[in-house]
Amino acid sequence: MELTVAKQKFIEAWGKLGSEWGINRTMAQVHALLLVSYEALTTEEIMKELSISRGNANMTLRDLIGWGLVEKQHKAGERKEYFYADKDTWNIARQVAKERRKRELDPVLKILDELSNVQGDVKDPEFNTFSKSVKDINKLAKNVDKTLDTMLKAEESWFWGSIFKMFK
Amino acid sequence: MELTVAKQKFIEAWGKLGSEWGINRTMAQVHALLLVSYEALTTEEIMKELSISRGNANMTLRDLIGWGLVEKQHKAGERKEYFYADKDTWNIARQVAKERRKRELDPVLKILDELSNVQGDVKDPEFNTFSKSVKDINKLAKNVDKTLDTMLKAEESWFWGSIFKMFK
DNA sequence: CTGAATTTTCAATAATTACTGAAAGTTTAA
DNA sequence: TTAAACTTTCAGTAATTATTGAAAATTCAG
Repeated sequence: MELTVAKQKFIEAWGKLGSEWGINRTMAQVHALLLVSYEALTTEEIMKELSISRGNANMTLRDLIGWGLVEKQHKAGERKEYFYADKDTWNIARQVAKERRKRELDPVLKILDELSNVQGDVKDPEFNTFSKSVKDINKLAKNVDKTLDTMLKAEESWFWGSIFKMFK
Repeated sequence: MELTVAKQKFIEAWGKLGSEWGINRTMAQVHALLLVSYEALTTEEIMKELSISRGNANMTLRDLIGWGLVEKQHKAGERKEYFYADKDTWNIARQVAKERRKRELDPVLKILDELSNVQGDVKDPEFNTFSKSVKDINKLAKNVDKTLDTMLKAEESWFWGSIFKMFK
């Protein structure tokens, strides 16, 4: 397979995976493109490579920067901005986990905590079912939260080392 | 807070979380409704509770059954079908992990394996960047895959027990 | 300053995804 | 059988989400 074709396949696959996990397809594709690019790219180059508009490229890049996955670079004597993606997959995974936890898990945990404290008639099976489900999900969500916390603080080798011990 | 209001909040929160993670909002809401219902519900009841159409309810329920999260029940002497959700959060988590792995992670792993084997000019930094990124992501994805595998086989207590050892 | 290069914004539009509702299909009690 | 009860399907439509492109804003070399 030729490098150009391979890159395209990678960009396509990454875009698809992203869209299945609630990440805008274009954003995932721009990220993928930068991941496999040795040099930082200009907006112009990204637009051309992925056939997207200037506006789209600009907003997508801003989002990627907001997610901590991409950074701007400036080259001496040039007006144009260049964009470069962190290539360390462990950093990428942590960054994504961190952002999604903040944006999505935290708000849900807050609501679950509230709902865990709803009082009601312990003789009412409807109340008991509600109460138990909410408390169980809350517990699970908190476990996930703690695990993410460990992951965010961990060195890659230490984290996966710990995971692997589970297999023995 | 009243039980009815609390249920609504729960359904809303679960629906939002689902939609942020690539699961159709209605599907997540129907699941949430069944999770907090003591008794199995009919299509009619679900339609009314969530203000959705018969067609939508029917397709959503079929999907939930396909995900292994809901099952049909029949009551003696009744024509209607009743729907009941497994309330065990560990089962739910495993079921979701299992399905998403099969539907999304596996296909990507297949592509990454292919792309990991792309040959090229080791003097070309573009090729090297591509190759390294793909291989690194492949490695990460495989780690995730193995972890999911363990999780799928695990008893809840054993799994979280192992996770918690990471903290000490 | 000036104005060309570049980036940003956002209303309009396109593309995608989800939902409805009525018709067709199926099941079962009598 | 028959027909009422119930379920399924899917073309049409609605709602949501993503993208464009051109105008406005910004930047900076001269």
